[in-house]
Amino acid sequence: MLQLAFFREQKDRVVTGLKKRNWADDAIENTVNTVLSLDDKRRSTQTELDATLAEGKVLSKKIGDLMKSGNHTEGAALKAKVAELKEKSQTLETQLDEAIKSLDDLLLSMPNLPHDTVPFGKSADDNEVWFIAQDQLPELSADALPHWEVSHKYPVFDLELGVKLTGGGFPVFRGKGAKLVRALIQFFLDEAAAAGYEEIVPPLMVNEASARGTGQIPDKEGQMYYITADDLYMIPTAEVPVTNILRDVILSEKDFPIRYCAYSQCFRREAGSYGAHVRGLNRVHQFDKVEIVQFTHPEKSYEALLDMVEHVKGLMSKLELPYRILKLCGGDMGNASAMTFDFEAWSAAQKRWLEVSSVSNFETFQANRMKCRYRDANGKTQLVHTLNGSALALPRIIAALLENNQTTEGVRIPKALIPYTKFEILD
RNA sequence: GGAGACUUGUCCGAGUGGUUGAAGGAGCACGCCUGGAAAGUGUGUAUACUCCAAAAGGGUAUCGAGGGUUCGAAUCCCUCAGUCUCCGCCA
Repeated sequence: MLQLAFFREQKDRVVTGLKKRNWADDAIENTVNTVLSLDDKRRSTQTELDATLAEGKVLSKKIGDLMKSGNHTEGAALKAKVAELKEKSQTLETQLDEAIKSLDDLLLSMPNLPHDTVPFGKSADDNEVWFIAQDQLPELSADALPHWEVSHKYPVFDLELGVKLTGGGFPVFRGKGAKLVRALIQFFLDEAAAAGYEEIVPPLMVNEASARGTGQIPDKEGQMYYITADDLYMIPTAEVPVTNILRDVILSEKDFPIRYCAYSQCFRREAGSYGAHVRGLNRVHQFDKVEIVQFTHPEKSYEALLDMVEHVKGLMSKLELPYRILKLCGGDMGNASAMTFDFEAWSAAQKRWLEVSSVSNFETFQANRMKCRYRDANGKTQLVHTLNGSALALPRIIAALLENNQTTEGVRIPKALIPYTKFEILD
């Protein structure tokens, strides 16, 4: 959620940011003006309400004194006056609540402002290719199989079985495929631990406050599985529970940096997805992911972002996967992000780039929703910056491994993973 | 799931209708004391919104959450959530 102070003190920044989000000029002007006028309304109402309540408090005390000294006539007269004030304050309170609600709704529905260096653009086509790991992409022979066919040849995952047990998009990993899943998780967690991230095992369901804190609600409500009986959401990523660990917490500067990592299964409804791009493991409803999360001092967050990007680069190269990094344009970034780098692995048989990681700096956007703050040198509370990244999401990594590493004997396991899989060839 | 007890500030803990944002203690911060430390001692120690150009200083709200009764609620009533104990069920 954008800070109100931005609208009051840095209006230009808001306007530029929303332009980068491809908002129309008149929509921007409209929204900014609405925010400012709602804020004015809120403040003036608050002032009037406070004064009314203060007057009532003084009179109530007086009534008490009068009653004690036996002066019931005057006391009764004052009661009538207080009743009047009460009616007035109730009206004002309703108005105040309405103003706050409208303001909150508006602010909650607004995206974060992209960083100055984020490129303008409308869609994924406008993303900037920021880094390419290899000059040459690997060429497979003409009869190379897409991963879902590799998985028919060797037992890795079974989608039909998932349909039987649950429905489409719930793969069942088995045999060496299941071991590969477990190996990747273990490998990613070990790497994160070595980089100084504290490991968390989070709940897989969260309450509404948590979903709101990281920005899933109200923006991406339809993306989450929702348990109506208990009013809980299945997490779409460990980011949600892990970031909310510090919801409503005031840190001190010496607590920085805070690094958490977590393995979790992730649940996404992916409503409306269809076609060849969702075949096999390209897009599923339940998948495994190791997430890294950082809370930083506002001045250090971009340093931390690059640090996280380096961490993910290390994972990709240890997995020996060809990849590139995109710096997302304003039109393709998630609502909550101020800057996002997407990692894409080359899937050689599909001849496609598959997104395997997204590393973002949210600046104060999530912290403002969550009220995650720190006390600065002057003792003032300030919002922290939050960041997170996938390190990494498994299904597309497995897809790329199956396709890129297929041989006549089976699928070659990258060297760094062998200690975890305890086999060199998946066959 | 059933029955009961409970939920106050960083923590412990007082407080059953009227200057209670909240006694007392601990912790923490700064100072005094000390050769240094401990002990002792002094001061300070919530958050949000708001008024003021700003500072200083005001105001309002907050005693699990929300609502109600009352001139006035941490204190009374209702709803919800959570914690603990016993019973039931269970990996």
